Amino acid sequence: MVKKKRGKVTIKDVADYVGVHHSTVSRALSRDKQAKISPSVVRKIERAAEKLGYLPNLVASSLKKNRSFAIGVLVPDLTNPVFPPIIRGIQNLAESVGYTVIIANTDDEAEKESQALRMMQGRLIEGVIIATARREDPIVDECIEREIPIVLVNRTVDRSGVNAVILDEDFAIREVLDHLFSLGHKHIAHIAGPPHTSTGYERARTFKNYMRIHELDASLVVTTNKFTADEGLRAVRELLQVNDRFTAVVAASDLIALGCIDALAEAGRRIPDDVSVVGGNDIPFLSRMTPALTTVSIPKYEMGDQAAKVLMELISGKRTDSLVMRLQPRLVVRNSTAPAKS
Amino acid sequence: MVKKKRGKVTIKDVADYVGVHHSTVSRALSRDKQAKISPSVVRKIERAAEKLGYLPNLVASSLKKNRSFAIGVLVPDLTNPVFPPIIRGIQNLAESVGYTVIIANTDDEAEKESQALRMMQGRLIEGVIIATARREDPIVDECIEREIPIVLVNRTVDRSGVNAVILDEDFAIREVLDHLFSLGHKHIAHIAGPPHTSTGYERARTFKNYMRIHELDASLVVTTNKFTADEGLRAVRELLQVNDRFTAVVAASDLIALGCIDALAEAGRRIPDDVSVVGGNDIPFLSRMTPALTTVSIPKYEMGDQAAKVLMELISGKRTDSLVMRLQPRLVVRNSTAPAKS
DNA sequence: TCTTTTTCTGCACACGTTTGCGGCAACCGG
DNA sequence: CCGGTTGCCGCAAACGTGTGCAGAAAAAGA
Repeated sequence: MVKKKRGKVTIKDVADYVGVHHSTVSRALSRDKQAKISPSVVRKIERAAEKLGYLPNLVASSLKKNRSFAIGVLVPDLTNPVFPPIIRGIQNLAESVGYTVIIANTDDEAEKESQALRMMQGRLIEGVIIATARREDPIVDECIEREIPIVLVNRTVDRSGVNAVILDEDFAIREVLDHLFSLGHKHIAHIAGPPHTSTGYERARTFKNYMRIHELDASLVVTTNKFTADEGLRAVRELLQVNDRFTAVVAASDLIALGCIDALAEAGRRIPDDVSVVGGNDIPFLSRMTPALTTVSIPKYEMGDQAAKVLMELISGKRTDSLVMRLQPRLVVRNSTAPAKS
Repeated sequence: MVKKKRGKVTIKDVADYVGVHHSTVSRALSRDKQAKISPSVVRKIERAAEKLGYLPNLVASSLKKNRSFAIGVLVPDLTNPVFPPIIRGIQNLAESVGYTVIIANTDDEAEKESQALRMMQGRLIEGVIIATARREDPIVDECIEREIPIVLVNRTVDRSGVNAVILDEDFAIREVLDHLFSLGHKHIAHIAGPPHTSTGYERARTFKNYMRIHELDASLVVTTNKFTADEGLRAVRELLQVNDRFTAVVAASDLIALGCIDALAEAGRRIPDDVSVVGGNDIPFLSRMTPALTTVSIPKYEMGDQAAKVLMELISGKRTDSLVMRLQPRLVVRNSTAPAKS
């Protein structure tokens, strides 16, 4: 282990050690099919690199090749249990093809989003996966304008032509409602997610449509501003002021459902005896609460995995057309839903 | 908005636009106190940069300055709810001083750890925060040998001289035991964490010591291999084979506690009526399960924040001595503990 | 043996930025 | 009017790697 004075071992050091030009080392180390380096020299270089403890300088490489082998990911908040599995899906795939992922939390603030994007562009990321999209989103527009490969995950935008890996939200709500119908529920409320998000909007729309198809009252919809328990709490409190004859509430997300449950408990309603509650995205450990939350399970890891896969295809140029991939959610019936009180 | 052909705007483009040398632009844009650039030129350059949409190329800057303004973070698994708050603590502080953080999941596999470290070194990270430390950890040794600024978080190593932001584990266990003692428990079991981790080891050691001080049987200790529910399940099953006279079990972590609860339920023990259970790190939503888990709350966000703060001091050279910061955990009594059955 | 082709490796420049150095002008004091 | 100081800016060389080009050496063909 020869140690350079206080610094990294460069390609030149191993070149000097072997007695060749540093460009030869570069070619030998980057298994280039074009560049024919004699096997014996390659071997010598590899052994020297190993011996000297050479580590390729990704920064220099990025600068020269104008590729960073890095992608960016924008999430609202890492501590929201929905996102870690998505991120792992992204990371595992990205790492398997030699890419590094840079994660930024935006807290749903436009300023932080554009700041994060600037930072990522400065680091020459080759593409972004965005989990923070609003239905009209300047960040998404900016990426497209700057021709940064982009894939949306979980949420999408209204404009077309943007790659997205999302859920079949219609299917999710219909499954939930069919389940409630089968239990005899007729007065059903919906605590909707923020209408500026595709998930919040689509679920609310499907809720209303599907209720009307079954000739039921579709007016019991309260909108939240964020996918949080606090908002769910507030919404149900408001709802109870106006109408308290519902026997079931379908929440746009599990966190919102938690708030709903608290508000109903406040009002002395028992779950599921008096009111059934359904969540929306199956975050961990809620299967262990009492009553265990009935919810719709979404393939979080797979969403991340697929999104990363699509992004890699965009980056490599293997895909040029835009696509929207809709993954299938799955209703998970637990103990927070029960037959309607007659 | 003048657009360069298909590429980024560089410092040279704005230099040409203004009619100055690109080095002048560099100096003007990096508010350098030394470099005196006339205010009028600075203004012209700033306006031109804005107009052309110039974004500094961090990669080129990193190469030249041999500083990347990035740090690395090693965690076992992002989907373990302990880590996201720690990471947010790190990120928020790092971003506030202009640093980017690169996160790697290691799944507690040595191979992935060293692979991640190599990648990070290639990207010229200026320091690392490690949440994966084992008591004897080659990765930690390697960082020290290569003189990479390093801070451990949550777990530490046996060797001294390594910066660490950890918990007062002794205090945590004593609080838990005092609580159980006050409820009249005398036959207490401990489901210990992996003994190769400092947290697992220290808690088990303190458990035994403190039990002996109170002249109680300290032999009911079962060791797990990972901080998971599965391991907790397995451990308690084993324990029940050997001895089933305990009235309380203190788990090394909340996930382990979940496994304990399942095993006890399997054996027909009710919680807390028959057996009290205490968790170890207060992960979210477990306050909503039934019974709500009594546990010890740890300042996750603050641990991340402090670790990042220390790392920044190391990087800037403001701190040269090594330090171990021990943060205080806090016992949270909920419903999974009750007076011992007499 | 000489020419032609193939195989390999060195040379030098480039990527975008930073920075020591030196020079030109303007300014001040004498 | 001149020497010296100061303020401002251009020049060029780096940082470590990648790559087109050319040329030397070796192999092949005649």
